Amino acid sequence: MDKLILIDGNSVAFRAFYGLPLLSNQSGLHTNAIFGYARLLEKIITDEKPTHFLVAFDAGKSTFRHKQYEEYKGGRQKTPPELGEQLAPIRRLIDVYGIKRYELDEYEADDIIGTLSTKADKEGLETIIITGDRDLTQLASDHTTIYYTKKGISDIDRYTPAFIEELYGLKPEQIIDLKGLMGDKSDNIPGVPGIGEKTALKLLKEHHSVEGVLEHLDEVKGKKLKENLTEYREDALMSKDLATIYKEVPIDFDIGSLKFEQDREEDKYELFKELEFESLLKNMDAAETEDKVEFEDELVDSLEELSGDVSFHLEVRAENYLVNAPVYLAATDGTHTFIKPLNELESSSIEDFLTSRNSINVYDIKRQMGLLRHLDIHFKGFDSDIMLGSFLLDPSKKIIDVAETAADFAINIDSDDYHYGKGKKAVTPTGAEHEKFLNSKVMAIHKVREPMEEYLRRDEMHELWATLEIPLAKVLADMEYRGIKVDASRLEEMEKDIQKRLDEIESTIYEMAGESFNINSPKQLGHILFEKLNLPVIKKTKTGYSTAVDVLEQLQDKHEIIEHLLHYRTLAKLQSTYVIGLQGEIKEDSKIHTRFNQTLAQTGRLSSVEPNLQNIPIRIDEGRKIRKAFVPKDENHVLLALDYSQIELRVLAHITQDETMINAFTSDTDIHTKTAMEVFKVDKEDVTQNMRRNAKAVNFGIVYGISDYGLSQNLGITRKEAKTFIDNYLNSFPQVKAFMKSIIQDAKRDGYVKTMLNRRRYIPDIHSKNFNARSFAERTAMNSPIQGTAADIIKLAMVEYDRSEEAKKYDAKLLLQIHDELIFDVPKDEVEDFISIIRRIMENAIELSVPLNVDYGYGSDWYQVK
DNA sequence: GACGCCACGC
DNA sequence: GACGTACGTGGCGTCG
Repeated sequence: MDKLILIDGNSVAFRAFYGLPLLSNQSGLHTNAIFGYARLLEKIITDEKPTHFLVAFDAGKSTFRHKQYEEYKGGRQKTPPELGEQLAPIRRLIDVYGIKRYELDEYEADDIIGTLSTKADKEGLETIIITGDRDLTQLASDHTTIYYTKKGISDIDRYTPAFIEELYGLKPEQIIDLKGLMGDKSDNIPGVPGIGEKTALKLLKEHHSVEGVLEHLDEVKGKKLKENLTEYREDALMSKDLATIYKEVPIDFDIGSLKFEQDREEDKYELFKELEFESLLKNMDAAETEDKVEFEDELVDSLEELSGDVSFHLEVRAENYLVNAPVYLAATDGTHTFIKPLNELESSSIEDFLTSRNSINVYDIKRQMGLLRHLDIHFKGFDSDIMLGSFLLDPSKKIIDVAETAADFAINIDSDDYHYGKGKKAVTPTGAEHEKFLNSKVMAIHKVREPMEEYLRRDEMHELWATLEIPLAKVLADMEYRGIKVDASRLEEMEKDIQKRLDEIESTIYEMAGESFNINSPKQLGHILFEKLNLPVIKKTKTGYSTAVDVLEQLQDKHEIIEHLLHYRTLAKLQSTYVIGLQGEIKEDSKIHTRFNQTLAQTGRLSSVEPNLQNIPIRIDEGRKIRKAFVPKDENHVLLALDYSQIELRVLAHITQDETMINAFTSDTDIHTKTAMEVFKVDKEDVTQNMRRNAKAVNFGIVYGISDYGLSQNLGITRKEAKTFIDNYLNSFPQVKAFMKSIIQDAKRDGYVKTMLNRRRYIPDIHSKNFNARSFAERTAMNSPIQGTAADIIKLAMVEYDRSEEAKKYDAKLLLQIHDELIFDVPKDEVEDFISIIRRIMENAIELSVPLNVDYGYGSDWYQVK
């Protein structure tokens, strides 16, 4: 879960200053506050592991509160010069820690923090506010804790709502009432004379707020107290107002931009040196050296000196291994390691090495196979892949590089980003340092294998790893390398045609708008629609007016410009993403070679990049025509597409053993009609088109785990109606309802849910107190086993197809996988025979309580496949 | 370069 | 009753 730290910059500086004796460095700069600050930051970073971080400062002298009350913060003692000179270095310190800073004229740090913590609360982040000012405790909530630094800086009280309740018997939001009554000397807030903490708490216990107390003055005991409250009622109200943190500061950034990354270690080191922070420098040195493992392998001059099980690694910095050749080879058996630039090696020696090994472990088989192809080596013998293992152990962990995976096994090596640099700092390392890096990398790959396999066994996923994901990686490697042929001339033609139409629509739109503007800019379009043409605002986004399709559709009868905009949108998307985008992806061989990501989608699905061939248009004919550009290898071949019919719902029927649903699939009734019959309690003949449409949407919702809100959006109905649909659905399929309940229980008990093949997905938010986070977690728990099992099944089919001797008799080639669909290139004269083979493989990939049904179509291009 | 909006598929 | 609501990739505009 994301964790946001907000520091009240000034108050913490004060605390640090007064908490430590005066120190200074050789050049005479006082450093005690800076040092205290640094220690606090160190502690927070280690203990809390924040993902987002901000230090807010008070800006100038005047704030909106001074306008309300001139004496605000009056009488406050001046900042001592010994502290004043440390404020600028503190800002530098914050910068080198990679922490964002912010201040805004007219507002205090409190208000910035209040605005952000409220925002963070809504977005479901956990927030910690660090301050030396008790005022901020009013911000405590279920997700926001205030760390109040008492004397010095290491002594911290943690203000949660429960702590405040215990301390004062108040809710966090009543802190301002407390201040209203008792005032605050340090901020020169008057309060009511004669009222201190005790009296204020007593009054608030009975009347809850300043206003409550003032309304019930007659019930207040004590003559003087009553008099003072009457006389100073305005002061009380104003004091409360002054103490109230303003939560709507016009902040011009998102919490996302506060992402915390310690990426300035060198600058930090320099600053510590300058400030003479010896202990912190030592810490940094220690982190640098002690953490990094020293491997005790020995470099050898020949691959043949390696014996037993080995780990193998081809290195190239570039992401796309299909177009970039490897530059270095590293291989190890754990004691002997071989490292060489590839230009000093013969392909044949590498191939000999690979084919003579019993067991070869790598990080990312598919990538290694792709890189080997540059050396004309087609080797399929890898039998261990720690990247795939890491993904299975926890799919939510981002797969970044070897260092990231190895760190989970207490092996710390330099990350790729660190070694190669990022962005402008990118370097091309060579020589001994680079070889040392590669040595650590291949050793880390090697060392991780054994413990990882143990974890996989412990979690019952070793089989999934060894017999599904690893073989699949090899199938995918072949598909990526093979590519799919694209007829560029068809795209060029479409481009001209669409451009002409776009130009026409564009002039029409400009004419109707009365001016020209960038239609692709939601900002400019919003201005035209909602300010110039005064159309009603349906929806707003964080940054302005929403101009999304559903909004435009609602405006359709309000102005004729809308239909042109909608058409423009459709065509512009086709043109930029597909017609032009795809042309740029065609390689020398007239093919497009997508890459599949096997370790990204949480459910176990694949994804596809550069380009994404899993989202080529199909629903609208205009877009579907893009598919005409995808063609078989020659005129004697066809493209064949086979897709599982309703695979997720069949999986659901199997997992839940719901009789009604099993019957529907066994008797081959249309499942949406059947669902409508059950949900609306009507006979088959009486199912209207609308009923079926609604039933289909509910089924869709079940499969994708959408909420009642999502369903209401899909169907254009109210959330309440959507909820009724879902409730009726669950009552019609009682075993499904029971499953949904029990899977949530499973998730709570185990912390994860799993697919039929034991693929896990951890659901930490299932325990969240945040309704949103928890609801989402529950839907994830319900949906992941279904979608994940469907993903497992098609993967099984792909691996089974790859193994099938019978299928090998045909010259059919697997080209693409699109979640529930496989696309092949097949010789025309083999297609019917091949279909019967591949259908059997797909339909029998797994045995369920309902049949798996595979539909198919083939044609002379992808568009003709229907 | 990062982020937001929008749109495409399953 | 509020909350902000399937996943993924990519193009474009905007801002720094």
